[in-house]
Amino acid sequence: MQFEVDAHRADRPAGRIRQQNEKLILEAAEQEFARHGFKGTSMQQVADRAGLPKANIHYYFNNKLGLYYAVLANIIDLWDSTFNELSADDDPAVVLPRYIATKIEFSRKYPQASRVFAMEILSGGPHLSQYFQQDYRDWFRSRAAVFEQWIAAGKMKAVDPAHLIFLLWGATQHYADFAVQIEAALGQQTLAPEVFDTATETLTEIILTGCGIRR
Amino acid sequence: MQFEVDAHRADRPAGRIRQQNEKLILEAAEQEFARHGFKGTSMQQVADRAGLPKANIHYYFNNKLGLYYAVLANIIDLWDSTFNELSADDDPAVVLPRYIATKIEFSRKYPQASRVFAMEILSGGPHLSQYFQQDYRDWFRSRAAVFEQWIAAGKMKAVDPAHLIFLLWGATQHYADFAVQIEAALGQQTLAPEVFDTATETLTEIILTGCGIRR
DNA sequence: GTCTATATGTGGATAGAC
DNA sequence: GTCTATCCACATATAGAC
Repeated sequence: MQFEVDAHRADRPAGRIRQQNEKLILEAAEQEFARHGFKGTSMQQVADRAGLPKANIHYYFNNKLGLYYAVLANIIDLWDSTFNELSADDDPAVVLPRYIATKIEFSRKYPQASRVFAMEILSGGPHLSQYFQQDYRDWFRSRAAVFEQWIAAGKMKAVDPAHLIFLLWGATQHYADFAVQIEAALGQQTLAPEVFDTATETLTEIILTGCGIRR
Repeated sequence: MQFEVDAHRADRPAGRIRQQNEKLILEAAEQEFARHGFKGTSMQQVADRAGLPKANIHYYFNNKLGLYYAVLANIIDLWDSTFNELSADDDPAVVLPRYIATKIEFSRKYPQASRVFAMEILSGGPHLSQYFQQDYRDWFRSRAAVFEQWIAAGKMKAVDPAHLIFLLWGATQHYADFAVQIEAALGQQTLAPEVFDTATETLTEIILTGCGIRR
């Protein structure tokens, strides 16, 4: 799962100042893109948040699309790393709880990243077309195959692997993407750490029991 | 759970032509807001999709915000109706599968509505502040109380009710909001009806077993 | 009720002084 | 490398003819 993007970034030597400013801009851009999506975000907003003149954003990233791709690439890198760790040799009773905990931890630590990705998908994923290629389907099938082997080995009940994966994704990312609604429901201004802990416990309990891994 | 909005809509008599055009505009607006969010959507796009001149949109809905509130209000009406049907007297083994099926059916029939709501939440919910008031928290607690009574009555295992609700929401809405990713993973251009059927079965099986309602 | 024309602001992007 | 000034396209919104 690669996501080529450097073509859109300005091609200049990478000095100290450059690295520092790029980081500043990328963080500001992630915030803005998470709230307003690609079309809804203005370069001026990004510049204001980064504390730099608008022209500097264009100096470091050729254009708005280049900036957006750079933000997306960071997120995808972050994403793919975890899910590839599951293997058929593992015991699902050990690695599934770990996976759920990791995903919830992502929602806690990088909510903005999760939201940028969610916004892009909601928009129809026009900037992820090369990411969602045949390769992606193959990758997904190989991940689903792990669950099939666990089922064949009697390590878990025969549930549809694809939909189990969607359940894992949907339930965990919900804590980042819908944080505002959860905050309103629980009457908290920002989600307390315990919320994420209880979420992990509850999800783990229900899913592992539901898949016949625990009883 | 009320969501007052008529103040933002143009206040004129409701003739036949008006009703027809308003419906046309609201449907077009829902499509556009679902893809680009509030800030990212232009009145021109809405007008083009509705097949009307831009000025007519302003004639029927005073301004962009009024149009957006009208779209949001439709969605919220649709939303609240289902979840209120769960009651402590019911048998969760009967009504929970029905609730899951209804929510998945919503994702199938009204994906755009789900996405407009998701976009709004991702944006920080600035236009739902009056909806996410104290009332909302009280409403949520009363819904969670139903699960607590089921637990007290020995009808299900003691899982955290709030997080069970978030699981139900997150897992079901995922099929509308992340349809593009699911399509890519399954190698389908648009999700086949069987996908939603299998989703319902799999979710029902895992969650009911996970909650000790089935074994 | 409908639609053209337009007023006024903000969008992305760049030229060019420093 | 940095930032002001500016170009031009497009945004929301409205005036006013029909």
